[in-house]
Amino acid sequence: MSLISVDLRSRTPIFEQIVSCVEALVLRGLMKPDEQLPSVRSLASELGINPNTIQKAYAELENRGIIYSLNARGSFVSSEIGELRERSKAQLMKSIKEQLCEAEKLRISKSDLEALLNEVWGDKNDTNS
Amino acid sequence: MSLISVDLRSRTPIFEQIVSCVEALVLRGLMKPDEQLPSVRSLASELGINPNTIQKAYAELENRGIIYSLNARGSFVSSEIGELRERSKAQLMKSIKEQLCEAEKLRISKSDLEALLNEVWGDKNDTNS
DNA sequence: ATACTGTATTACAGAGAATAGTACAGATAT
DNA sequence: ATATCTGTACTATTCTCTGTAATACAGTAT
Repeated sequence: MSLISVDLRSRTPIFEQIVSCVEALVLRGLMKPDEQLPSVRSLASELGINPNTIQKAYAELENRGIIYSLNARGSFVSSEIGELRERSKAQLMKSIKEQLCEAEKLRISKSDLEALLNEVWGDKNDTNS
Repeated sequence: MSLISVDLRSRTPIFEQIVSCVEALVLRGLMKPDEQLPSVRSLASELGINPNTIQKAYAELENRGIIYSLNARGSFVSSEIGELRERSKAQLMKSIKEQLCEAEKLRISKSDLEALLNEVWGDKNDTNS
């Protein structure tokens, strides 16, 4: 059984869900570089959807540099994902900043956000930087 | 000229942009309770789009309790927005929390987020709570 | 050889968004 | 009262996107 799942009742397109799902798995390190992905047909039958939808998702993932496909071999996680991870971190930081700006405009208190921060990170010390 | 604007080249539906835009204006307090909104037809001609699109957006806004419409009178910002603001605050907090969880999974350091927090709130003291 | 891989192509159906046009009823200003 | 503005309702049409369907081709592994 694969880690990839979709919600067929969601309004967001299936192929887009697959792209986001695989992207998250790769960026979080839950799928290792050069690890093989399920084939177009097997994943399609497993999820109960059309192979063309999987193909569309894989094509998009390859276009984003997250996976690479070898003809008649299969599809694999990119060998180099360090750069990709850095880029996605930057994008996430930008997105969070926008939401924080929105929060500030709604007059949410700074201490509320600090509490949220502590809640997510728990009591873990900051081992970075 | 109204505060409402849309990006016709965006992939997100025009009516949805209008809903989000008005919602933000109201929740941020940039439009006061009982303030009159531009009429369906005037806003349509101003933005260069079809009146039906505006009507669709206004109907959705009324459905959300953000505005109310009086037949032959016009559309107005809801008189009571306190409850709405609290609800939207809670939703934003939930959304931020999800993104913070994602950031934690990508191993973004806690101090980076704290820096972002200070950047947005500046040196302002927390006057709330 | 057989079965599996990715890839390409064409056609079709359905949903959603947006436009276009028209019409009705109520309120307002003159 | 007349003209004009308001919201509302309805139908039809066009366009795009999504997803399905049915093939077909070429390369790899066993």
